[in-house]
Amino acid sequence: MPPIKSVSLSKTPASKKRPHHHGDLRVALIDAGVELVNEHGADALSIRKVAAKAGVSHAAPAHHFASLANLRTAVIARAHLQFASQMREQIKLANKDDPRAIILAALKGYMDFAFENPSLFHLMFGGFEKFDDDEEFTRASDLSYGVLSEICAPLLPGKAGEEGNQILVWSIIHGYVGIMLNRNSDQYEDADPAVLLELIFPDLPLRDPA
Amino acid sequence: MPPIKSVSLSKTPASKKRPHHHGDLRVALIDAGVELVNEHGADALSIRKVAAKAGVSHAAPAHHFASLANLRTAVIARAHLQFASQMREQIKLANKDDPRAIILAALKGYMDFAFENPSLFHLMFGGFEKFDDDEEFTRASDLSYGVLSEICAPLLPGKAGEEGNQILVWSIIHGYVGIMLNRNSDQYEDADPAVLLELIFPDLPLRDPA
DNA sequence: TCTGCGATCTTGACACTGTCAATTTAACTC
DNA sequence: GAGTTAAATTGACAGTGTCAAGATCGCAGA
Repeated sequence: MPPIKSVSLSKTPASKKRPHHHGDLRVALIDAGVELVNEHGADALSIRKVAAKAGVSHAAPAHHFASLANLRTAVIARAHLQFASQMREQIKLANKDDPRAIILAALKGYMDFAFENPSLFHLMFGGFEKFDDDEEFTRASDLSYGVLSEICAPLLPGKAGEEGNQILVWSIIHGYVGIMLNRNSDQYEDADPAVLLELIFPDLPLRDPA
Repeated sequence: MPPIKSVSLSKTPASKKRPHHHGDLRVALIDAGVELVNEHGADALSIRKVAAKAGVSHAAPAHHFASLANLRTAVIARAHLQFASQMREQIKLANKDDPRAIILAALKGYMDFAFENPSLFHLMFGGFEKFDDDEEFTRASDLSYGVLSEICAPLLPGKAGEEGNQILVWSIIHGYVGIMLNRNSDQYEDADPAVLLELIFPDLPLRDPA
């Protein structure tokens, strides 16, 4: 009995194409890439391995990613989605009327992501070649930096202006996490963004809620 | 006329060995590695390329570095030497009696190194596999962190203790530089550690010089 | 001086990588 | 249903890390 020829249901949104025998190779490859990085480190990301993991030939990815660097960029973009969403989840748990609690919540989401996905984190911020002109990447990373500017909005602009606050908050958490990840000690549990932030902003200088 | 047989001057410090026809292959390989990273990025570091650059066969490095990761570690160790020395040079230029100036000088050395050697910087802190048990690496990176604890020593221990101050200062500069390097914009010149530090420590809480 | 001998380097091979070209296959349009 | 295009395959190439075997140098002991 020959396989039912899928009958071209054509109920798929016209923009989507279902090529060959694979459902959505591009996202499958990115999925495989994220897994690879998480399990075996950033160096383990390879075109041939994601192809094998997705069950296609070694040259199949070429049609979706022009080069290994492009694949990296796509994986990083995906990571940014999870990164931003993890921060937003923590923010949801916080008291909406307490800007200080919101900042701390976001930083907790930041640290959780970094400590739970150190390899992905390194891939994102470890200096690999990225394509800033890539639309997908830009959109994804903008989500992350959007969280930052949002939580910093209630802060009173300091000597360095609004952007100064953002850089300051981002620097401190980014640098702290980088240090903690770099000493490959395993006691991440002492990491507490609240303590850290209290050191920077003994009392957070909030805007007048007018 | 046969080549003069080098006469075994034996004036070299007895601990040094001059094998085969190459003077000091190990350091030559590290030199080549630093060059490669500086010129073509962290990914360009390869055993065969450093071998070629040093004029030896592709398998020669194996006797000095058990694996590529070991070569990386050695290059990173070398980078730490330069890193620490660049900070110390700036410190020398500062007023010895002004702890605040000393901190700012060190941070200037930090930023100078990072912006002048972004690829090396990424290699050092970008999450590549390192061998912390490597004696050479430990000694070199201790030099860097030694500078940090030294410049932070005059600081009054805060809520998080002495180590808290070190982590705080290190985080802020580390994170800030990481951000600046990550946005591949080329205007690093607005980066000013003095402004940054002033944001963190409006007035540096120094110990009583008793 | 000669003879080992051990460290160092070379040659050759292997599996693996990214990337390209040519080919086959599937899916969609007319 | 035929033809066209996108997608995936096969095959090849240069380059990589790493291992095994052999060659070569420099030095210690006779």
